Amino acid sequence: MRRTKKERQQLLSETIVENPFVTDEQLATQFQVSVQTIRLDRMELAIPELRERIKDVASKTYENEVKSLPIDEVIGEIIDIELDQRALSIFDVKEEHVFQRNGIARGHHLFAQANSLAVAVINDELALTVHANITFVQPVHAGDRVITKATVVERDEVKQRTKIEVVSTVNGETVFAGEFDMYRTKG
Amino acid sequence: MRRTKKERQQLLSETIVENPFVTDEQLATQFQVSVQTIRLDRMELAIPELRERIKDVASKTYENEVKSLPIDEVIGEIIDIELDQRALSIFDVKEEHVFQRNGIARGHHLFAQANSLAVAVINDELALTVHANITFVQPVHAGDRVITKATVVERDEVKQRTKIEVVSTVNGETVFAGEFDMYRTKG
DNA sequence: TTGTTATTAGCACTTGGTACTAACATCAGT
DNA sequence: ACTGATGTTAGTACCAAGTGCTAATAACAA
Repeated sequence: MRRTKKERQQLLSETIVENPFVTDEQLATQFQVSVQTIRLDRMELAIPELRERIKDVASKTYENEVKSLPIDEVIGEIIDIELDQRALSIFDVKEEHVFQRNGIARGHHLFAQANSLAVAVINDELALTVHANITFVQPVHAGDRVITKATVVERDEVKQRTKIEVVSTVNGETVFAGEFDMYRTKG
Repeated sequence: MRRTKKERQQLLSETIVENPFVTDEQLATQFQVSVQTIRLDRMELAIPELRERIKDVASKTYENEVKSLPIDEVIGEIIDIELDQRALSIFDVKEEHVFQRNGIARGHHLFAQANSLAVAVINDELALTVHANITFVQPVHAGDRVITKATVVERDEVKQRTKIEVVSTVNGETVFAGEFDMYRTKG
């Protein structure tokens, strides 16, 4: 045995999770065992055959097509909202959001969270950012949990504008602040 | 013939686009023709077999998983740059960048392009956005090609600040403008 | 030595096809 | 009515990537 059965099965699981498009034959070559052994392994691990795996991936896309887009509309997770008044969202900064060089979050992610919260708080189908004045007060790092609060401070129904103040904090400290001028269709 | 060949093939295309998981046999039943006819139809229409269709759907998910997460790396393609002076980038707005509801590009994508260009133009390892004053002049839609120009307008070596003006245009018309205040380590 | 577990081999069968050949059916034009 | 083009159906051999099953062999431990 090149490896123990357990080891092989562990690696097998990982390999298939990583790349569901791999055939039993490819796996057999990779692990230097027979195709039959791979099949037995899949049985024991209750891993479906290639075609089923691919179908699963594909059908999940089809489900997600309806679900993931609306979720995507907001950067960060909204945890509280009172339309036309205030809203609160959380955004966990991960490795993929920071500059590799210095580990500091890229500005546009903080902006994205703030901006989408500003859009979300407005009780209207159409809300667009017209103007924004923003300040990056302190650098944010991977692992930080950014809590962002948007507050509607002014509403001009004639001009169809709404002014929103947004403040983002990490551990109570302000890291980002901005004033957003939003346009809306319904006054 | 229940329908003409053309009609059937038209419906066939639509059916498969709508539900790529349908087999030739199901299609044959649905259109009251033989499986062979369906196969010939697929040939003429260059529609791949079920398994290939499913694989396509599945692999697109896998591509997207890599593509959709990086709202991070370089937003837009930098086509010209003179460090500490000016830079130019192009960003093609696609379906995934706009609000489903109204087809207008979400503000943070335009901001992201402008912001990363501002970061890129600075000849320094560490460049951070401190403050930004931005205006979304006109809505941008899917299919638009946004050309963004960043120009360094002021540099304070003592305060380690650099002021950059950014203007984004679509077909020569300004759609976004901003002033970015950047911090840098090397004066 | 015997028993257990692990591995390999081989065969028949399945799905959803491809590739190819051949037989018909239908209708249009002359 | 005959010919030809087009459309449809049938049938065969073959393929990939399996399942399900039986049987042989290897490795090791008690």
